[in-house]
Amino acid sequence: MNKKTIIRTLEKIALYMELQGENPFKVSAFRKAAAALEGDERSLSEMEDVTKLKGIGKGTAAVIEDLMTTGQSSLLKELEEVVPKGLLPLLKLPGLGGKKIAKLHQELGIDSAESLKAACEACKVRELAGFAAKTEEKILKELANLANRSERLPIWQLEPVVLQIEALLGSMKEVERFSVAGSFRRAAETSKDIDFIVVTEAVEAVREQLLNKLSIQEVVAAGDTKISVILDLDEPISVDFRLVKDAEYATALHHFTGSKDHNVRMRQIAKARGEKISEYGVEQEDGNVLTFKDEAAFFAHFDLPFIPPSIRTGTTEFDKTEDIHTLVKLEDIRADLHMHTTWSDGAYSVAEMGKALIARGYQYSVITDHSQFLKVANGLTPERLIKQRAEIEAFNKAHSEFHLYAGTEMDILPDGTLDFEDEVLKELDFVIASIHSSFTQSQEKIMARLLTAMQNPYVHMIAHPTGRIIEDRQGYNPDMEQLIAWAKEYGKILELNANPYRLDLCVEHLEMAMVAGVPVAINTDAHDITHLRFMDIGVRYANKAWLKKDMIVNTWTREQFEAFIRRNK
DNA sequence: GCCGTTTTCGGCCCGACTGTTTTCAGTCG
Repeated sequence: MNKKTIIRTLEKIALYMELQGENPFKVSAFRKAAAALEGDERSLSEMEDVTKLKGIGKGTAAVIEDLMTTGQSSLLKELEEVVPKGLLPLLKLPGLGGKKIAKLHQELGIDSAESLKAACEACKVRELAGFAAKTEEKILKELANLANRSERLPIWQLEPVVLQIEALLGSMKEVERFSVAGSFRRAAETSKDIDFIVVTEAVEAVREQLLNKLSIQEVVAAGDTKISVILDLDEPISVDFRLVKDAEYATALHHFTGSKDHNVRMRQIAKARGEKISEYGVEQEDGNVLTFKDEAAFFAHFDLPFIPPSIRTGTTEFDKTEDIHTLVKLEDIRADLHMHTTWSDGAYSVAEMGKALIARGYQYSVITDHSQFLKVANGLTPERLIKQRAEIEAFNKAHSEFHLYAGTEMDILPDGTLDFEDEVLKELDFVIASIHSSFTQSQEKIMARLLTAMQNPYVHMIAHPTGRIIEDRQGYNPDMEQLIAWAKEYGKILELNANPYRLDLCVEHLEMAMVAGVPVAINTDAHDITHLRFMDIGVRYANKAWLKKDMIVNTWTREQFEAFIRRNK
C-alpha cells in the first residue's frame, strides 16, 4: 500500500464528509491526518505506530489499517454509496460549502451541477431556508464559470511538481543535463502538462529510475526517446520526458519550449536561408546537421540575440530584437520589497529572512509584515511595529554590507480607511497598502478604498492590485486604467506579485503600467525562505510585458531606492 | 475525529463582513 494512496483516501473521506454537512472539525481532522502523514519523511514501513503522529488517532488509524489489510477503505465506500459523485465539483462554487450542498441534496434531490442548474432555473432553490433569489443568481453565474473552466492547470500547482522532478533528475548520475521546457518554461499562467528535456547516454537506466521513483498513475508511453506518464497527484498531471544526446540538447530544448507559433517563425527564417530546423539540429542544404552547445548559440546561428523563453510568442520577439537587452534578468534584481516574518504569518524570523536575502546576493530588502486588521495573520499593532524595528536595526548593525528596511503591508479597510494613522506610517521606511477583505464590494467602493491609499503621502506601493488567484478567483475588479493613472499622478509603485498563485499585476496590466511610465516592483510576498525563489518566476513573467529594467524598482541601487522612499519625509 | 487535561468532554486560529435571516455559513489572509 502506497503512502500517497492513503493520504489521498483520507482527503477523499474528508471531502465526502464535507458534502454530507459533517462537523467541520471532524472533516479537518481527516485532512490533518493526511497532512501529518505527508509531512513525515518516513515511509509507512518505517513507522511502527502511526498513532504516534500528532493528528492521527484511533479513527484515522483504523482507516489506514483498513487500507493496509484490505487495499480499500470501507468508510470511504460507505460514503461513496450515500453521497453522489456529482456533488464533488459543487464544492468549487464560491458561496457553496458542505452544509449548503448537503441541504440541496437532501431537500431537492440535487446530485450534480446539471440538476442544481435546473433547480435554480425553476426557482426551487430560493424556497429553502438560508437561500434566496440572490443566491440562485449567484449559483447560476458560478455554474457558468465552472463550465468555462479549462482543463489547464495553474502554474502554482505545477511549480512544486517541477521542483520535485528537477531534484530527482539532479540526483541521477546518468543524467548529464536537463531542463524543464514547454509552456511552464515560458512562464505561462496555465499549462496542460509538463515537459522535460533530459540528456543521457544511459536511456535504459534513466527510464527505469523515472518509472520507479515517481508516483505514477499511468504510463502512457515509455520508449527510447520519450517517456510519458500521468502522475498520481490530487489532480493527475501529465509529464513528458524527452531523452536526447548532448549534441541535440539545444535544439530539442528550443523545439519543446515553443511556442508553436515561435517555432513556425523560426522555421520560416531557416527555410529562407535554405536550412531546416528540427528537434535534432539544423539541417544544411548538403544534408549536414548542425548542433549547438546551448540555445544562445542556436539563436546566434540565425543572427538573433538569445530570446528569453517567456517572450517566445511568435510575434514581437522578432520585431523588437533590439529591445531584448533592456529586459530584466534575475541577476539584475537587487532587492525584494514584500515579505513576512514570524512577527505576523511568516515562518522565519527577521534574522533568518535577512540571511537568506544576503545569500541571494541582494543589497537591500524590506520586511513588510501584516497590519493589525489582519488578526488571523497576527497583524502588527503600532506597539509591535516599534519592537520589530529594534530587531531589524540590530540585524543591520551586524550586517553592514546589506540593509533591511522596516516596512508594513498595511490593510486598506472595508470602510475605505487605512489600518494605521499617519503618525505611525511616517516612522516606517516603506509602506505597502493592500486589500485583503470585502472583495465583493462595488467597483466604486473598491476604487474609493484604493484612492485613499493613493492619496496618502506615506504609502509607497499597492500590492497585488487586483487580488486575483490564477484559475481560482477573479479578485476585486478594480478599474485598472484609473488605478494606473492615479499611480502616475501620486507617484506610487504598483506590484508584480511573483507568487505563482497571484502573478498580479497580470501581463495586460503590466503593459498598461509601462506605457504610463508607472514603476513596478517584482516581489515574492515570501512567507517562507523558500518562497524567495518566486523572484525567478516574477522576472520571467515580467518579460512577457516587455517591462524595461529601469522601470523595475528592485533593480535600483540602494541609493536610488532610498531617494525614492525619502521623497515625502 | 484529535488532543489534552485542573482525564472522559470542550475546544479545535479568528474577527469582521456578506447575504441571508433574526442566528449563521461562507469568505478573506
